[in-house]
Amino acid sequence: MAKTASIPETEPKPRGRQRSHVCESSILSATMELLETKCLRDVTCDAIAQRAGVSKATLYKWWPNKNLVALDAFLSSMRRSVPTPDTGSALNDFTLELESVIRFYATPHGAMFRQFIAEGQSDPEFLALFRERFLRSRREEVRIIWERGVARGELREDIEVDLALDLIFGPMIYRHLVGHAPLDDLHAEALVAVAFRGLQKQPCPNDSVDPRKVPAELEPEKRPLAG
Amino acid sequence: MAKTASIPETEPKPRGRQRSHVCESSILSATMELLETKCLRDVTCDAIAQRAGVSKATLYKWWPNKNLVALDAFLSSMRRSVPTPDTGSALNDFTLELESVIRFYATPHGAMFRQFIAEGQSDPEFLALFRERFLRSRREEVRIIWERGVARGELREDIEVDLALDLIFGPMIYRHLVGHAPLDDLHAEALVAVAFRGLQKQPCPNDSVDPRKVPAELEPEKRPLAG
Amino acid sequence: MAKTASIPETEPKPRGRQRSHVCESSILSATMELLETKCLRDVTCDAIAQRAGVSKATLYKWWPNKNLVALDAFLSSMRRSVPTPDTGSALNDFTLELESVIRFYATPHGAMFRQFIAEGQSDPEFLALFRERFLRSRREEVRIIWERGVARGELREDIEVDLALDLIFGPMIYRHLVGHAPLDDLHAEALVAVAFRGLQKQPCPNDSVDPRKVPAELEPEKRPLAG
Amino acid sequence: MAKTASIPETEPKPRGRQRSHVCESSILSATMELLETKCLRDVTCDAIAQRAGVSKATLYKWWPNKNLVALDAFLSSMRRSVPTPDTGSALNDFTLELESVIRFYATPHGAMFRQFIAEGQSDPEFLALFRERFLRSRREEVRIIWERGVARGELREDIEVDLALDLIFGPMIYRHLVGHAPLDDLHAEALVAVAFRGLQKQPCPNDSVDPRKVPAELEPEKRPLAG
DNA sequence: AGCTAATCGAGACGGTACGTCACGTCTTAAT
DNA sequence: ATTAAGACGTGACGTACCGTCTCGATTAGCT
Repeated sequence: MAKTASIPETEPKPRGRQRSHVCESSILSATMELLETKCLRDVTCDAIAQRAGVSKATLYKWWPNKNLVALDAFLSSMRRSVPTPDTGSALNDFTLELESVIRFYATPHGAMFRQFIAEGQSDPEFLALFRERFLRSRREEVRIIWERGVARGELREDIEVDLALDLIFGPMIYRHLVGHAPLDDLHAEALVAVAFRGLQKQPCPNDSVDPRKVPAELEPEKRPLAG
Repeated sequence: MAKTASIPETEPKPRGRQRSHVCESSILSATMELLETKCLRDVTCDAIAQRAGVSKATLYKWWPNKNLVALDAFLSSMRRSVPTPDTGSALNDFTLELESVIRFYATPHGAMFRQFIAEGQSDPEFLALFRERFLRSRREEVRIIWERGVARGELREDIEVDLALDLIFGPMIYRHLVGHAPLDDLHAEALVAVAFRGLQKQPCPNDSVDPRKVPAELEPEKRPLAG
Repeated sequence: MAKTASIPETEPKPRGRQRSHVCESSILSATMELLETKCLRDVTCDAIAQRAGVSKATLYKWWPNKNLVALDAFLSSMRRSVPTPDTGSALNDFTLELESVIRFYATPHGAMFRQFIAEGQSDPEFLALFRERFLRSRREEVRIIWERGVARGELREDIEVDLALDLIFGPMIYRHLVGHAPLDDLHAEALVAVAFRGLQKQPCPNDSVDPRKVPAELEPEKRPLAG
Repeated sequence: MAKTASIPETEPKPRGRQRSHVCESSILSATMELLETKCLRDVTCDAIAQRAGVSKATLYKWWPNKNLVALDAFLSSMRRSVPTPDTGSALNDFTLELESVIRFYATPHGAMFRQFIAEGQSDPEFLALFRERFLRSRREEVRIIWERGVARGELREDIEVDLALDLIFGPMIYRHLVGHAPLDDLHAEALVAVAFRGLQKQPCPNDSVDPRKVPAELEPEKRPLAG
């Protein structure tokens, strides 16, 4: 677990030498600089410490490992909150937002995002932290777009927000992680457009519930495959 | 780059001692066994070799690193092809397929899938190989569902297949990689249902409406954020 | 090249954790212990490190290879200087000294001596170091015997010291390296006795000059052979 | 233990394919060629086999290890026996012989000689073989010089031959192995001269230096490896 | 002013895995 | 039966990064 990475200033100062702010910020910026060049996997704690002009012990004193250093560096360099678009149209807002996401992925920050997910696959605790500290707030913001749309009657209110958001952002992120198909503004538009047909209030005329005759469920021994 | 991992049997046998099938398969199965216990990151080549009763040199002779060993192990233990569902309804087929994917993710194979993507984030060459050797054939199969749907007139023919597939599977995979929301058959159904409203032929009446007054494009210096 | 193998103690201490004396000495003594059992060729760095309870990295940090570890171990366990004999007679002194050498060769140290020379045949740099760090000081000491003898008028002053020393010690060492003839105190005495007839001042009465008729120089294409 | 390295031709031919002479000689010459470049330690069996265009198995079929291959290569390329000098004077003969030895050490063969001794330090069996197969015959030849000298009354008959030979050749070889002092014809002369004062029947009062023309000194760069 | 913590730099250390190399054995098909 | 080709197990190599630790040196609040 990460200790307090941000320096609290309120409490009664403890005895002794105070924690150096210079120290913290130079570690964070050294980390960001290194991550411009190499991927998180290839950035070593030694390198961070050396570049920051800081001893490794200091680094380990405040962070348990380099992933969390990187996460803090990521967060602190993303502080400036971006206003979620509010054009009066949810379709519009999401399209703009999705284009933002795509542009984001082209930045070093985008690469970090992917690598956080990657690291998370072998460190669930870190993944949880990543979700809490970064993803949650992001989703809160786009959730607002959704809710405005619902309030305006543009969007179906019978759909879970999480499902809706995943439907909109999931394909992009999947594509970015795996790289099996191109990503640009055109694709963003197309994707939102199609997704919205499912999310918008105006129902398709014959959206009659499927009369599907479910065949005997897939025999269990048949090995399921990934999409 | 991986050398020939599978042993070809057709050509005129080369001089000298033949490559040992025992050797290869014991490496692969040792790898699978280890991956039941620990994640790919934590499985070492030493451990694989030892467990397989094989020398490390032999392992390195045929695979450049453990990721590719794991990929081969993964592939060879997935050989049994699963018939893609064909119920006569694309909606049905995709729902079934998606449920399969979800069940797949709960297996060790699913975990491997995620870790391949994770490893791919710091090894693009490997990611490419993963796409070619595994993902492509999977997508070919589900593409058939799509095309059948289009042929039957159930699905819009003006939508890129890749986009459609990502719309259906992307959200699931994203969710599984990040773990921010639950995954079960119910969600699968809901997801396909919603996605299908966008993909089906019968368009929503006023899908054409796009009165969006795009506000001045997001100022470029505003940092785009992830969804 | 070996870095400083001995730990200097005088200067102002450098920053940071100090080099561990325990570490160094346990490496050296582990090395000596292993060399009691097996020859230098068969002692591995892994074994030294393990026996010393030290990480291999630490070993490699201070020594470039096992030969230099062994040399240091050898030197530090030979620290006790052996008093060069001083009986008033050079003949006597050298005889005593030679017997010492022979006895020395029967010890593990003697075996190490031979193996240093052996290793030196494929590593000239190491051989040079061996000469500088060990042999030189040894020869300085016996050189004193020689010079005392010259001063006393017992020995010819027109003979190069190095030649004299090699005449006295070379045969022994050759014999020990190759093992073609026995070595004991008797042989030591005989050898010094004979050698001394050539080195002593008092010439034998009739030193009839050789009337040798030099044959034409050896035809160059005739291959010269070893003795 | 080395099997028969030389091919016997007398017996009734065994069944099957006959041993290839080409094979043997190409191994030997490949070995010699490689030893011109690198020291015995650094010549690998793989390299010998590859250069000889021969399989490693063939090599190991006839020799137990590369040292013995090298020894055979050495011997077979030294076949041409050199007539021991016979000038009528033992002093002269030994001086000539010693000069030969020194020249020999400057050749690749000389380097091999040293490396055989080096290898012998960790492989006593090999050392023994080296003594038997090479050294012994060499010593037999110089022993003849000694015995002629004794017969002629030039040399003391109360001295063990081995001791005499070691007194003459030991210093040179020691010097060559360790490289602590220079070696040239002048030193050879001086050394024999001094040694002879101890070995001759009537020791000579004035060691007048002989006026022989010293053969052009061997170019220094021809001295391979240590020493 | 001195005392007492806490922090910081430097960097040594044990541990573990890496990927490579040479050895000597073994297997196979061809000669 | 011998050969060329070459796969294989063994085991050491020297390197790299991890996270811990031990040193003084520095700094600041507290006595």
